[in-house]
Amino acid sequence: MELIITEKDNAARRIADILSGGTYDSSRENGVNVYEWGGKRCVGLSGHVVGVDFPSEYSDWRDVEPVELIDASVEKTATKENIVATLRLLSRRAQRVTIATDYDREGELIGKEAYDIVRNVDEDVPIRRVRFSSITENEVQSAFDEPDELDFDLAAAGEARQIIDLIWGAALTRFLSLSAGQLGNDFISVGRVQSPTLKLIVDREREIEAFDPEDYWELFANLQKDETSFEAQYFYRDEDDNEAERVWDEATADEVYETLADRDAATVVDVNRRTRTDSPPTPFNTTQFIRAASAIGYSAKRAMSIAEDLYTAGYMTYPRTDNTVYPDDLDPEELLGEFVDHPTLGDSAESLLEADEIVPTEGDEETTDHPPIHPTGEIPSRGDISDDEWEIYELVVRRFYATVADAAVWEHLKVVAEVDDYRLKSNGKRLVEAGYHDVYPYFSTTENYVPDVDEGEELALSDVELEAKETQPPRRYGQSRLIETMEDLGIGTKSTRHDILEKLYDRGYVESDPPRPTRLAMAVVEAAEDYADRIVSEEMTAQLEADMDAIASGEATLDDVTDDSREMLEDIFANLGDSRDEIGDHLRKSLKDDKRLGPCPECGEDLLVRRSRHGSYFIGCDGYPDCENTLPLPSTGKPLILEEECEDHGLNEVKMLAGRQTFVHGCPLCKAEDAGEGPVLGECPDCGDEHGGELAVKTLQSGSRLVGCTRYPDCEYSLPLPRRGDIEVTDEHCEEHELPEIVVHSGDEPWELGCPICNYQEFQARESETGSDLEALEGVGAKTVEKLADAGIEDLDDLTEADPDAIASDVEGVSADRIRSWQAKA
DNA sequence: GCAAGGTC
Repeated sequence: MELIITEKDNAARRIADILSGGTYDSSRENGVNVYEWGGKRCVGLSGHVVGVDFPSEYSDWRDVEPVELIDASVEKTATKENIVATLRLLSRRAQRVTIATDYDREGELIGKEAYDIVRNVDEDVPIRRVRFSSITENEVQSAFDEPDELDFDLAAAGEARQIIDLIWGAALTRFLSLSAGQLGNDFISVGRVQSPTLKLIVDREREIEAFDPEDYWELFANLQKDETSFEAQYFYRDEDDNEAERVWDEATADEVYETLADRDAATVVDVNRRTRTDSPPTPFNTTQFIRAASAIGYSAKRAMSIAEDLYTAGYMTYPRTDNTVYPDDLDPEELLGEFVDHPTLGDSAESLLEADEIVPTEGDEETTDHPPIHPTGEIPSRGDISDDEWEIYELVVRRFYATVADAAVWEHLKVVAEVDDYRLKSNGKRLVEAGYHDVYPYFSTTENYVPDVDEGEELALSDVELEAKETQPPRRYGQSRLIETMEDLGIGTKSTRHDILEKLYDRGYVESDPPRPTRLAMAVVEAAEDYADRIVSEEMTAQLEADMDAIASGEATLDDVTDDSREMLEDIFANLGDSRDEIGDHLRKSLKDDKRLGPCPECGEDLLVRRSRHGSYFIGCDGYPDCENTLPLPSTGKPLILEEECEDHGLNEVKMLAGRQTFVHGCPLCKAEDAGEGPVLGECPDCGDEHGGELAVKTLQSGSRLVGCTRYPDCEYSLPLPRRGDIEVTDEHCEEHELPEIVVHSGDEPWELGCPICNYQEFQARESETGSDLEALEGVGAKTVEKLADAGIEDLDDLTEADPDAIASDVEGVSADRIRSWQAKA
């Protein structure tokens, strides 16, 4: 029996399909899929199934000096025990083992991990390695026809990275955490990738804080030919003979303004017309995909999570790739053909197929790991996936369209007109050939109309305006810009960059979007800059990459590289020794700064955002236990302290971050003072008859509102009200419940909530209509739930127990892969 | 309870 090992289940199944010609059987072993046919078995790992760590005697942070970790041994332990067990079991029965992990450095290391597990069971079984860059019939067949050996040097390069990352990360993380007394969940982390990324954000914030705005002026005017007028802007030649629009001196600006405003015509002195080719974009790699998704409103994390689902379901290729060159065996015409006749994606495909020749664009990066992200040709039905998933799917399809579409052509028209020595310019642009924009509507194609004019022509001049402006500080990095910058600097990988950003949020280093650093983040970066500059610089990765190349080519060994690295860290700890308290004090102070709202009205100490033992947030006084003053916070979301201060109390306002339900809570002290009963609406349906209770609009101390009985707590009848907006009680009454109708004013459109009882009943009805817990799964809509129910799958339990292939054949439009992905999530 | 890298 031959055992074939891949990096992931998906790859295992596709390879089994190719090599068996579709005749494989699948079974499960310890919860791991095994594909079997004609004397062969294929099993997929789940990336790394073993990980590096220190021996257990090093695990108590307080018992071990961080510096001791530098020379501690590093062990490998199984992290996916069921997979390791399955691998052991299958290798016992194997006469030959073939490692078919991804074709990149990390894939080689993952292959080496599998190799070690197999070797442990059987010292003699032949183990070989196959390499292919995409799982297609041709590539896989020829890889298996010409098997190779595992590259132990390349795997060792990856191992060196693991060891160095662990030692540096763990030793410095523990040092900072211990110095500030931050143990448990709130430890203070540093690492080779997260810290340089954090420094990018912190450096930008420093620029913003240090920014000193400068005044300047810009001048605009209208030019007119016949009936058409168009805007022109004043410009001059600066000392480098470049065109400049900003005037830095007010007297000059006034002088230009006076002259222009005084005149009613300008003479055309230059007309420049040129056409520009606007080439179609290159295929999606992970970073460019995240960037495009972010332009249509998806966070990096959300975009990747949706892409992962679409990949698992078989609708698009692997979402983690650096490659921007389609492989030779991608046939664009065939793939376009799959979309012909599709109700919304078909027209574009058909128009593209009309071209004489189809040549896809290529990016600069051609790698061996995976193809660029593109649709597979299996098309989801619109009702099978959520709106968000469809939007991302369509983006991927249309990007593929764009890469095989024609270039667009723009016509630019620049007109320069003169008034005395002053010049005005106007830039027009017109899209002459839409080209790829027709199939890829995500880029702006805004035109700017400037009429045809001739040199020497007189144009009417009017509406001269002088605008006083000031220079703006640089903008914060957005998430996708950060990921691009990380890629440019060579830090992190396609699979980890977005996770690293999430990590910065989790650690309390950044808040909000675009990410803004906390005082803690500033202090961590400062401490690292002072004592361990290497960990916050991208140089560490650059050096590591060079060292890994040396190991891979046999010029250095794993021990050479890790020993050097250990020595460097020893030096850092030697310098760090005496400064522990100083660093700790600074970190602690910054942590407090991040939680401070302002002075306590009762004792003058600081009011801080705190967390109760149950995990809920509240505001407490730093003077506790002497001062027991507290204020409540709403129960949904994570508090973010805003820069705005309340005029009455001098406290910072608070915003509650809760994804789409994020809202500004305001000053917690004002909220507490506003607490109490508002207008009475009518009789309480529960106790009105018997005890005379009445319903009133109430505001709780936490700021949330409801309609409740005036006899609370004797009567607990209550109805929900929205968190945001001003509540207006109208004169209209509900006939059934005799309560006034309510209108909520927030944003542009007032919301007519109506009678609070009717509103609540409608809400409950909606809840029960779509009551199946299957809907909790991402990408499962009401329609799919219905279809599944017809096939006898009514809830999550039914789903997990069912056979994916059987459901797939029963339920139209649901693939076995998607069911497997749901099962995994359930 | 440390990192970063795979993958789910």
